[in-house]
Amino acid sequence: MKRITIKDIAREMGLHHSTVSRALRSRSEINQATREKVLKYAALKGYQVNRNALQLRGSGSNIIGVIVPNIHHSFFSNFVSIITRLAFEAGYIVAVFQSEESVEQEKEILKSIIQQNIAGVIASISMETTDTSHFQQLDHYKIPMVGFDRISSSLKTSTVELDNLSTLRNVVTTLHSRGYTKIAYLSGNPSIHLYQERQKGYFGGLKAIGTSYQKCLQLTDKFTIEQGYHATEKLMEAPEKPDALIFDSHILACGGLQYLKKQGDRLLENTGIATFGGHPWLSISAANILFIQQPEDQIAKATFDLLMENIVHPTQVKTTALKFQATLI
Amino acid sequence: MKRITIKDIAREMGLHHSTVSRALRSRSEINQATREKVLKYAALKGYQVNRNALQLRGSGSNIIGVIVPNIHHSFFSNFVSIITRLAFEAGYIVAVFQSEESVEQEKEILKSIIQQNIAGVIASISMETTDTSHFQQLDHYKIPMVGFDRISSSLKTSTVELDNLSTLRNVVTTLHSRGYTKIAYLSGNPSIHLYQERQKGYFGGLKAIGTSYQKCLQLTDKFTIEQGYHATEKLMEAPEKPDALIFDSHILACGGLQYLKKQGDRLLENTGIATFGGHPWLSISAANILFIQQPEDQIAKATFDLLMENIVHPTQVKTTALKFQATLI
DNA sequence: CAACTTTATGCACACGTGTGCAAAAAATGT
DNA sequence: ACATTTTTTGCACACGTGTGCATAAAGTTG
Repeated sequence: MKRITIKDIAREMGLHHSTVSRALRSRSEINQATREKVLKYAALKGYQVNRNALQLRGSGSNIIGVIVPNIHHSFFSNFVSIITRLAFEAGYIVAVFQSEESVEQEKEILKSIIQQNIAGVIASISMETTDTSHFQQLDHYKIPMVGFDRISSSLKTSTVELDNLSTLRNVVTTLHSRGYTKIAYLSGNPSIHLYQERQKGYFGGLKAIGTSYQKCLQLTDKFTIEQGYHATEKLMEAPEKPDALIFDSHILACGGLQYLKKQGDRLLENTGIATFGGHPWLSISAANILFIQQPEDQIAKATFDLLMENIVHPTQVKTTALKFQATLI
Repeated sequence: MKRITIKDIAREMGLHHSTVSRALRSRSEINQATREKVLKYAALKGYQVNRNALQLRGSGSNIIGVIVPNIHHSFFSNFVSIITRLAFEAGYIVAVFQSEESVEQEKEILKSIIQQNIAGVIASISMETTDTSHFQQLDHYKIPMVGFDRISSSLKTSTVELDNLSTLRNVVTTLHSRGYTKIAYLSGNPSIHLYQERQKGYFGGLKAIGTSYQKCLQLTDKFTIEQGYHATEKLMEAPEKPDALIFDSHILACGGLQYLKKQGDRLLENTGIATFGGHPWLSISAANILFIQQPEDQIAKATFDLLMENIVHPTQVKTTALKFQATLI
């Protein structure tokens, strides 16, 4: 059976398709009696509008593109989940794209986004991305974009992120107040703004507590459990080993804790741990963990609202930059 | 700046748009010289095809819809991640929909899917869904669908799932071989085929090891950590308490382990634990856990391949039902 | 009841693309 | 050089929808 169209209804009811269109859309300009008849008949036949025709004609698209490195990461999956819910409530659907930390993939994604006539984009850029010029195609097609989490100063879009600097600063001082003095940090690639800020915060925190010990490992590849394991191993076997570890991701933390557990000797219990994400899974571990909790709901909501603002009012391109505070628990 | 179209190129090159179209698509029927000229000019101008026009005209859609209860669950996020990757490689993009375990939401999603002219659907139905008739609209619009994980026998689509019966059976016998005799099971709503099968497997396993002890708690709501906590509490405070627990989800397991850890008295170490998912997060815990690992890659790949088969050859509607074996580690 | 105003419907077009068909151009054969 | 075949291009239409404009119908006023 073929799809039922506005023209089918028109023919079967002895009307013109424009009349049917008006009956379904406008509420003036149309006889109330025929309107109701059409609505009834359309409902009966299970008519559903063809969005492709709508979009082709010029009504905006209702697809929002979300670009994340990979959706199989609880921070991003949670984020996408919330965005998807908000979008659906607002009458939009969400197309997910995974850059897999590759610029080439990112370029392909943008091509696809343009071909699909996507209404707006929410993106967290890949680790590999230093040149962000491919995102600027969006400008040309007037597709609004909001960056979140992994943002770049070279892109002058609205952005939403954690206040990474002050967060790391607080983590260090909090660990210090719990009695730890040799605080090491497993971080990411400083070419990414986010990690750069966090590292600044880390060093700022160390300065604030007045310690000379510092150990910041910069992992430039994609985070894996193995990486966390080996990086922790490396840190703990160094001449002056730390008594507390800060992980930039629960994935790294997982590897790190595996190492500590394996070493035995109450190393797991006696080492201070702080990590982004991972709560509540890690809370079962014997370790005493300081969780750095991002307000993911707020971040997602703010990101979505900013994008909507840009979609609905495409004229004023005020680029807002929002920062949220993390909670340490 | 407006979007550049095939007509723009035609006008600017003094050709007819149909010629440009042929230059971009077909490789016969066109002078190679003009073809190259057009390709070059199109590349220069950054021409991107308008998929809405394509779809309207009748070329199939390139959007695949994936319906899951919620994407913020590692099993589903991993699944969607793999599907998204496979789809993108095949030239498709993925739209994600979350039923949130609600039939009403599911109905809205199907409406949206039909309006969008989606090429095919991959779905895991919601817990609330007993009547699956809303999925049958898809038949009417000739939109192929493949069910996975949460499937229903009333839907005669192709399906991909774990061999749940034999898996649970194996879990029970494995726990028994490790010395546990009083094996309890925290399961889901038996109105869902998946959980029904697992429960059959559980009882089958008990029978095989020849024990009379049986304790199967059926949780009908959405799984939460709190639920896992309280259900475990309830089980462990029962007159004849179990010495091993099987969890149907790592979310329940997390709550359960939290309870066991809190009780102290080496309860965590001495209780046998088996759970779906959650590896490797839970592996840091002191508990000795038997992980029930689904071959998610294979499941996703098989699901995607089946859908593709149905999209490419819409005529033969052979409904395949695939089952995969879990690994216990 | 005629003249005018309001309301309701039909007509035609546009959006961007691909394709069957016809016409034009080029190539081939005699 | 002309007839025939092949290649290349142009034309027109379709896909489903909404809207400006014209026309028809209905309602209002004097």
